[in-house]
Amino acid sequence: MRKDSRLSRVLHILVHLDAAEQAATSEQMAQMLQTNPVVVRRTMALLRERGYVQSSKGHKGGWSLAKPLAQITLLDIHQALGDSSVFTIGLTDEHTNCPIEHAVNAALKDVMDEAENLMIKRFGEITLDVLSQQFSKH
Amino acid sequence: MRKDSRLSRVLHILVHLDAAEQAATSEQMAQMLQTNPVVVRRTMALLRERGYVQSSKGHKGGWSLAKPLAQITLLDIHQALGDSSVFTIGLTDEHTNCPIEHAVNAALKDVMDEAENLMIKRFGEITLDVLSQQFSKH
DNA sequence: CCATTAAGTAACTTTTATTGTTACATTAAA
DNA sequence: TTTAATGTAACAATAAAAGTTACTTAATGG
Repeated sequence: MRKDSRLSRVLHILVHLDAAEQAATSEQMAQMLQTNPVVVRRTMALLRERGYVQSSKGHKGGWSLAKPLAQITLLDIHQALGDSSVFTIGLTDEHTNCPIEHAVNAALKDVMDEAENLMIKRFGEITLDVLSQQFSKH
Repeated sequence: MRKDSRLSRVLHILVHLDAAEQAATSEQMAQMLQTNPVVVRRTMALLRERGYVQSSKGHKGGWSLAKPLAQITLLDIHQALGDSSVFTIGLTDEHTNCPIEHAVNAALKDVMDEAENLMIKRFGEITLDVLSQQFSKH
């Protein structure tokens, strides 16, 4: 199943940004992630909308943090990237009048909701400065 | 993100099979799921390998349960379909020597593992006869 | 004030795994 | 021996993310 690696990638960028002295360009980040500047802008734009980063155009322009890492959680970034479900398991709703399908989907949904809620809770407990400190230890 | 709806679909089939008097053909199941008989065979073959269903060729052939629903859990079926990760969130491992990437991925992996373990635990607790009873109530 | 450097963005292409399809072989029952 | 079913290989269609191109806008420095 295809994976969405935007969360992992953008977190990587944010921790680097924190360590950087000046704004980083999309071009630089793209090289770091072995991708394309436009892809970087697309993803970073979602974080800017929520006020986690800021961008400036022109000479000496680029991206920088708009908030300290200690004030951003994994959940914040996860949500900024869009709220599509985190599971590869999909429910079918082809026959909305089939009671068996209802029972099956209800059972699966219960479990998935519980697991997603746990994940969201944990993500909300982890701020990005912790990640930064973790790597500094080495 | 693309969803894998095989679990939901195949559970639907299994509960129907339990209620059925005789073997059901791939063709019939395909119509039920609005899909193709070959797709049905592909998925059902994975369950047969684990001994949850059996198939017979020729006249009056088709698929039937090889075990009572009470002896099959959601987890059994989930695992029979393959053990690919249940999350749409992917980790990048482009720079295996970047300590920041390591810290980011470790944090994400911890949380995802915890959530997946919870899901697996719950799936293991639910047998398919429960789904069958649930729908019979209505 | 103009050249350069950067982001913003729309439109399009590529990629890749699932899903769907076709075609044919095999098997079993009537 | 015909018919109805699965088994399976090979190929096509689909869809979403990721990548790319091309152009616009904006800000800085000389």
